[in-house]
Formats: sequence, structure tokens, C-alpha cells
Amino acid sequence: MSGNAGRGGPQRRVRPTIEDVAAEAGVSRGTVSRVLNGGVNVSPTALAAVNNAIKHTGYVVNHHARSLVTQRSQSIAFILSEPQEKFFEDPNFPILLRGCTQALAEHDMPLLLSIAGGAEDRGRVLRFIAAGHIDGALLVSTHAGNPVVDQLSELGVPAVACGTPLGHEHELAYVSINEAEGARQATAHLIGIGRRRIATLTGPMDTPGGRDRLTGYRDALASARLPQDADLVAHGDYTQFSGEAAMAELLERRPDLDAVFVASDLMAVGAMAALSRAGRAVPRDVAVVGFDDSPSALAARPQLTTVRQPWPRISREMVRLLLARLDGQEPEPVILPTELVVRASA
Amino acid sequence: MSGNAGRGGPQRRVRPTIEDVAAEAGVSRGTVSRVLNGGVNVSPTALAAVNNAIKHTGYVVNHHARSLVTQRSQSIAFILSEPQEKFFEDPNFPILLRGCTQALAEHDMPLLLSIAGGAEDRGRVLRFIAAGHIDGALLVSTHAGNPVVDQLSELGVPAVACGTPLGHEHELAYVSINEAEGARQATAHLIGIGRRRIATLTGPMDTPGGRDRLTGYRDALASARLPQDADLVAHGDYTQFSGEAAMAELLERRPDLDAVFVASDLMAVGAMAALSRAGRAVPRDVAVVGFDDSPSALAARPQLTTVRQPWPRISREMVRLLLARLDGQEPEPVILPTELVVRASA
DNA sequence: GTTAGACAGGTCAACGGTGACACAAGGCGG
DNA sequence: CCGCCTTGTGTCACCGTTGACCTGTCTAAC
Repeated sequence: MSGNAGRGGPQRRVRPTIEDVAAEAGVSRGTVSRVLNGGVNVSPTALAAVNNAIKHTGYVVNHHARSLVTQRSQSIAFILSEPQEKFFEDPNFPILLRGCTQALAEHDMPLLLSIAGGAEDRGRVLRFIAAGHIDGALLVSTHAGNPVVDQLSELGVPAVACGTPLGHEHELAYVSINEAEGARQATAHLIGIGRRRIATLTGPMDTPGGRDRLTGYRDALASARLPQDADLVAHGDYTQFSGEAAMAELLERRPDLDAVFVASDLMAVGAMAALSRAGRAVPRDVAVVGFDDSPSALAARPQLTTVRQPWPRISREMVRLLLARLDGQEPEPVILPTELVVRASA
Repeated sequence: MSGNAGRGGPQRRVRPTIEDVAAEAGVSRGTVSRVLNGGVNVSPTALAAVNNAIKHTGYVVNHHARSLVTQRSQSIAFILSEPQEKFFEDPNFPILLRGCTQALAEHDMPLLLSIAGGAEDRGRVLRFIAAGHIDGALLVSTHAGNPVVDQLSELGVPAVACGTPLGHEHELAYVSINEAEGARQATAHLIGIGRRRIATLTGPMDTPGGRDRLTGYRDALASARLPQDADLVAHGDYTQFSGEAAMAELLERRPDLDAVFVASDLMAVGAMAALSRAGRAVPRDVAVVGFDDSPSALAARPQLTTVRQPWPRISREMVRLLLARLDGQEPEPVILPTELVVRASA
């Protein structure tokens, strides 16, 4: 009931406690707690009095005190395993991050950001989880043999992965897109507009995206009875530079190619740079299809035909699965369809 | 000492407490706590025993219990006020986020991510802060009259802003770059390579970056006794599209311009697209200098001459200032120098 | 041979909630 | 009319740490 007026330093005001509210409302702590947690078995009179007192005192529940007794923190971590650079340069990362933040905000859960790069970082993340900061985790890039996954399940912390978690498909809930089908559609589109010498530029072969998109490309060729040619396949790592280099390599091997399916928009932008340097016009000489529908697809000239990843749905589903797991359920993995967005490049 | 073996559902293992460690080490809780907090006044024997017991039991301190008594959460929030799209599309955002995460990780502090868009979100952020989740906040884009700033200082939560917080310069610690000097250098470089009809493409005029970079441009022209011409100034909002549009407008107004200083790399990429469509070669016909040195500067063709923002230092300084404020100090704002990176576009 | 420190380590009351439990009062069927 | 159930509310132990306080030893100075 008394002010405190911080003098000097960061003045930390004494926040009202549940006790203060109880006194103000003329009830006991227990009753206030009951109102705070759904208000069952509380008389209308008491409820009104408590709500009034809360407004009056500006009371906000103390997160740590509550978490200490309930054993849940009501917070979720967004965990990046593996080299950080990768994520921070990946245009999909901010989009996914935003989607997850929004979806969690709807459940009034804050998002903790945690990045595990080297082994040292990993220890930090582990301690951080064990300390009880979080109830669950959203995982990005869970490649085969990822130690964080094991540690999470050892600690009993539910997790949901983005993309198929190679080697952990059975222990982990996950949300993925139908990579192969997206790639197949993209390649089929190139076939449909009359291209026959269609190359592909893949992602890393140890990621599901890299592998499955190559499979989809091959399926499309097979369906159309087009020959498979190893010279038409080059590998990149999703970055623009790797796309530029790999495209140059492809042009050297098969100067006659008339289309290319590229496993990421960023690589596609690099590929278009290589094509333009080689004097090939897009889409006239070489048609290009990308993957992701990231902002750079729209920014590219010509604008990129690409396979859209449904990021808003992906992040919503990830959060949904995680909350289900927190609720003790064992939800099935979710595989979302992609959509081919046809623009100028093909 | 006993296993617990979760059956079904998310098996939450019972974590060892400080009590378990004390029993294992044959000392009291207090001694364990002392070891945990720096180990002063602890005999080497006891210290070894406790450390052993910690390793044995796999003990990790319970964050909530500690925070409850210490009244500090050892966590920092990264708060985005204002329209989210802006940040998630800004290539600088992931870079800053990474820098801050890393700098905080060195102090073993997790980063909470919080986004305040509409008024509703703002209430969420407020409750979140009042609940004691965080000890301090890193603010991005604190434009004039930002309500979050007021709320933070009302709650006594120290905050550090990135960029000059217009209208809050005196209440808030902040880290900024020398915007005007960076712009001046960039423009002076264009003058130095013999350009005389130099245009500029600014950011929004209600941001410090937008205003001060224009000032720097004008200063450089003035120093070289070049005329100021309102027709040579166009405004954008830092996005690629706005850069493309504004450049087209500039070309219409002053077809004879021979250089342009652009207030962001993204806009510069847009501007180069507009130039190329208008048949002007970069840098021969029109030299271009950008601002930020974001990844797109390197990816552009020709590669962009640009003013580098020292992001690693910016984020480190932000964290340093915030920790100082948490420590009760009143650190001075930090203004960092920029660096002109000369590449192919000018 | 005292005595004052310094040092090690034990004890215990908080921190701010929650939830199991006790209990009183009123309603109701037998 | 009585026992039983329902409903509203107070009580209090407990969640896992910390840190102030206290006690007991050992050391060194006088």
C-alpha cells in the first residue's frame, strides 16, 4: 500500500503481490488465486471484488513464483542447431520465426531464442533447458545424428521439428512439406512448356530437402520418359553463390540445356546471374524454376517461377503439434502440400 | 536417487534438487548454494565433494526458484515495436538478432523474443514484462512517441535502443552509428570519382537514418560547393520496390544524373534494376553507392559500393550498455563510425 | 594465555504463488 | 428431521533457491 520511489540506479518498483490484492478485495490469497485460474467456485461478489482489486493495484502474476509450483514455464524455445550463419542468411528463417512467434503469441506464450552452434553452445542450451526455462522446443534443421534431439528427449522436453528430422522420424513430431511432390510439379511444369534438356541444381544431399527434391525431379523426368543424365545434376548448398557456381558448371557440362529446376530461390538467383553472364536469356534460352517463394523470387528479374512453401501454415502447425504434445498427446506428423507459383522465369 | 521412468505422455523426469546434491556430498544446502554462486568461503574438500555430487546427480539449478528469490530472471527481451513486416523483411534484422544473441550467450543469458505490433500485442508485451520474465530489453526501432518505451521506464526495466531513439534520447541508452558521416563519406566518394549530378534516395523522413543520411549527403555537396537541387532527392522506405520506383522517378526528373547515393542496399538493388531498365550502365553512366553492407550488396551485379554498418560491434555495445544499466550505471550513448566499402558499382 | 578476526559451514525464514484439504452453510431427497 | 452433497472460502504446506544470521574452529597478534 505504500509507494517506494526508486532513488538512483534502475529503480525497480515493488510490484503488488497476490497478498495485496487479497487484502484490497477483502478475501484470502486462495480466492484470488482461484479467480486468476479460471474462477471456478467463486461467488460473483468475490469475483467482482477481486477483479476490481486487480485493476486497482495493477497486479500481474509473478511468473517465477507460479512456475516454481506448477513446474511449467509457459515458454517455448526456438532452437537452431548447427552453424548459425546458415539460418541467418536463409531468407526463410525470419519468416518461420515470425510465424512461430505469432502463433505462440495467440497462446500467450513467449518465445525464447536459442542457438546451438558448437559443442560449447550445445552445453549452454542443455543447461538452459534443464534449468526449466522452457516447456517445449521448436527445432529447425534437425539433421541425422543431431545431439540436441537426444538431449531433449532425455530431459523429457517435447519438441517439434521443421522438416523431416532424418533419423528421428519416429521419436519426433514434425511438420514438413511434400518436398518430392513440389519438385515433381516444378519439373513437370518445365516439361509442360516444352523443355526437354532439363537440369537440376540440388541442395545438400544430407538434408531431406536436398534429397527429396532431387527425387521429385527424377520422378517427373521418368513419368515423361525423358532420359536421366548425371551431367544435368549439380549440387549446391542453397546459397546464392553456390547456385552461381553450380550453374556455371552445368553450362560447361551441358551447354545445350534448356531449363533448370533449382532447389532454392537464392540459388536460382545465383543461377540466373550465371546464365546472364553466359549470354543466355531467361526464360527464352533457359527456363528457371526455384523453390521456396522467398522474397527474392519476387525481387528477381525476371520474377521467379517457384514452388511456394506455406510458411504461415507450417508455423501454425508446428505450434499446434507442440501444444498437443504438451497436452500429453502423440500427434501424427503433418505433411503439407506446396503450390507452384508461375511467374516470368518459366 | 530413484529412477522414475515416465510411462506414456511427455515423460517429465524428476530433476535432482540442491537437497539431493547436499545429501550426496554430505554437506548442507547452504554450502551447495555457496559453491553454485562463486564458491567463496568453501573449503577445497567441500568444494570438490559438491562438484562431484553435481556431476553425479546431473544437477542443474532451477531457474524459477532462483529467480523467485533473487528477483532477477537473467533474461533479456528483444523487443520489436511497430509493424513486424518491416523487421522480418529487413536483411539487417537477422544480423542484429544474431549479434545480440551471441553477445548475450557469452553472459549465459537467454534472449526472449517479443514482438509488439498492434495495441493488443502491446498489452501482451507489457504483461510479459510485468510478470518478471525479463531484466532488461533491447529495443529496435524506437521512433518518436513509442508507448513501449514509456511503459518500460514506468516498470523500471532498463532498456537499450538500436539507433537514436527520437524523442527519447535522454531517457534511453542507445547505440547508433554516425549516420550523417557515413552518408557524407559515400557522397564524397562519388564526388571524388568525378560525378557532379549526384542524386539521393532517402529512407523515411521520420527515422533518424532517413533524416541524418540526407543531411550527410547535403553536407558533402556543400563542402564541394555543388548545388543542392530538390529534384535530385527522392524518398523511399528502405525496401527494394520503393527503391525501384523512386529511381524511376528520379530519372524522369533529372535524366542527366550521373550518380546516386541510396540510403539502403535493398533500395540500391531496386535502383539498379530501374537503371538497367532505363538502359543506363552501372557504374559507367550512373554510379551507385548503397548503405548497410547487407548480404544483398555482395550478391548484386555489379557488386555494390556501400557504407558498412558495424553490426557485430553494434550488438556487442548494446549488450554492454544494457548490462551496465542492469548494474546500476548510467552509460553514455555510443556512436560508432561506419566504413565505406568500395566495390564495383562506384 | 587471552582475544579478536577470519573462515567454514549449518540453519532457517523468506520469495509469491498453487492446490489439497478442512470447514461452514445451504439445498435436498428419503 | 437427518445425513449427504454441493458450493464458497479460508488455511497452510510446499515448490527449490538464496542469503542473512549464527556457531564453532583455527590462527595470529599482543
